[in-house]
Amino acid sequence: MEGVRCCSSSSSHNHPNSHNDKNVDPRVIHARNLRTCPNFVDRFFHHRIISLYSFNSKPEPNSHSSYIHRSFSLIPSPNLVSWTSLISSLSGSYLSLLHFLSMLRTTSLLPNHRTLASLLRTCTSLLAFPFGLSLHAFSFKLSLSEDPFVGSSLISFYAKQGSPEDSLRVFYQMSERQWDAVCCSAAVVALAQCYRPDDAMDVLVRMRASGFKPTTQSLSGALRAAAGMAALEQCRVIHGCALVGGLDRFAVVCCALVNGYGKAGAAREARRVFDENADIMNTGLWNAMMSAYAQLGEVGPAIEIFHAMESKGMVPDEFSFLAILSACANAGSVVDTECWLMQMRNVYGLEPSLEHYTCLIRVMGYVGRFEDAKRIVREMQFEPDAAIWRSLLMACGHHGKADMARTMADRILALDPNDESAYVILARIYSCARRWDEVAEVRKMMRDRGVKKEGGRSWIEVQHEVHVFMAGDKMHERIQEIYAKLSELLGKVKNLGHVPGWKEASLDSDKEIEEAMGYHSEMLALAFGLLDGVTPAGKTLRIVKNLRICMDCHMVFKYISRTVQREILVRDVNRYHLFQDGTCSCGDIW
DNA sequence: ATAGGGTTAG
Repeated sequence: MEGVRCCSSSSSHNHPNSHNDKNVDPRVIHARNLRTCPNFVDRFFHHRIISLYSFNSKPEPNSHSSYIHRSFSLIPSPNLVSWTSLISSLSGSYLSLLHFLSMLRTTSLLPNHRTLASLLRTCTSLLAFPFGLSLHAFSFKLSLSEDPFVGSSLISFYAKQGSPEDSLRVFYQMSERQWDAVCCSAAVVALAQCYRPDDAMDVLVRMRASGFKPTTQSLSGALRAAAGMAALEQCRVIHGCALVGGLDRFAVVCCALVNGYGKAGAAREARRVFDENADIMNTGLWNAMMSAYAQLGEVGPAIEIFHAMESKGMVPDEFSFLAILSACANAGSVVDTECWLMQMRNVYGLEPSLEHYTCLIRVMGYVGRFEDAKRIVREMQFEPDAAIWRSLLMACGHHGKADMARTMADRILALDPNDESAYVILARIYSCARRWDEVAEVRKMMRDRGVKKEGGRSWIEVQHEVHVFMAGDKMHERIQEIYAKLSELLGKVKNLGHVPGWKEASLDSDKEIEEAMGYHSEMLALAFGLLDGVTPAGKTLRIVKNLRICMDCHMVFKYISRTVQREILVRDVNRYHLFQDGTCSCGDIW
């Protein structure tokens, strides 16, 4: 019986990155078990055989469901464990839900916490939201809704549905002594996935305060959250946790670390983690390193990693190509982007997806080849999505094509009339062209349709704390000093000859436009970072913004990087800007 | 004996 037990239990927690029995064909083990213990075919035996063929133990849904069904049908009188075993082995497939329904119909059994957890997991992966909601109600009726098994799967279920509030409600409705490492990890991951990085970090802190050791899942979730904030110091702290907890060699953690350092613009540190773990043959890890370079527009190193990957016998997947393509696109090289896209299909036999085409269309727009971009959109076999039109819309902005911009914005709005970015970018393009009537028209459209503009927000991380600033913020505890610093900085910039352009009038009222420059959130974050004692002299400032950085702020940042002799890294919604001694790495097109 | 949480792109 050892063979079955060994295979059905998860071994990944003891041995990072080992594949153990997971790659052994379950049929071999099944046959071995039948041979070695032919007399031992009771209910237990079948339960183990079922879990042996479990869908979960396979990287992709397998074709072993017939073995599972046969083993189940051999059980003389299936009890709740038999059913749960069947349901969980088929988790991720509709069959699992169907068997649950037939259990309810043909027996008087009620599900327990494990049954419900499996079912909820299935609903999560199938996006079967109504079914999941009724399972939540059912768990409540059975007084199981606060069980950690049910709770953890409910937390992920609601996260997948995009309702982090519901995830949090489930988490906090469980009493704290019901918490375990798994449901805390689920909450961290859920919040990170729903773009609520600060809440995710909170939960991680509470988890550690409650005495739970970090897990690979909670660390990778927290790293994902830190990556979302480009919080370099947080990444370092979590990296430390991983080292102390002995989790730093797990592929998922390495992958999340490389991604986190990469998103924080710290390519060197990402590379260090990668180099230390390059013996891990995990495509995700290698892809993460490539996309770290891609985001910084460093094509050379990205391609180098790609070739190293191949020489190790690893097979590049669609993510690898997405990384390479976005590296080429960010570097503005049409030829390379085309070449890699062609290779992807013709040499590697991978069919490019919409995202791959987006890279090509983006770079075409970037260099102003609009006709070619439109031809590609027409000829590809995908329906263009908002991201395609948005990248062309922004390209119209760079090349001053206000009329074409209108068409592109209309395309976005046809897909989603509430897409605020379309209105905002279009209005900006019109105001650059000084076509004020049309600016007013866009504003009116926005008002009439009740479209809300997302407020600009910027983050800066100092001393392991993330400070958030809103446009025109007055909330920060050192706000007086910040505004004083700001006027000092702007005074210096003026002396250098900078004239505020107001070219990019936003959709705010005119009075706000006058004030806007000094009060944009990234300016507040920058001024805060430059206050005495906040960051050591010479330290690179890292600011993250939820929108695109405006032209004025961009100009002012260039001047300030020179006057204060500091590197300033701004990650806006599109790309990185590294300001150094009066220049920006984006070459003033973004 | 049956169980819940995972990285890479945009």
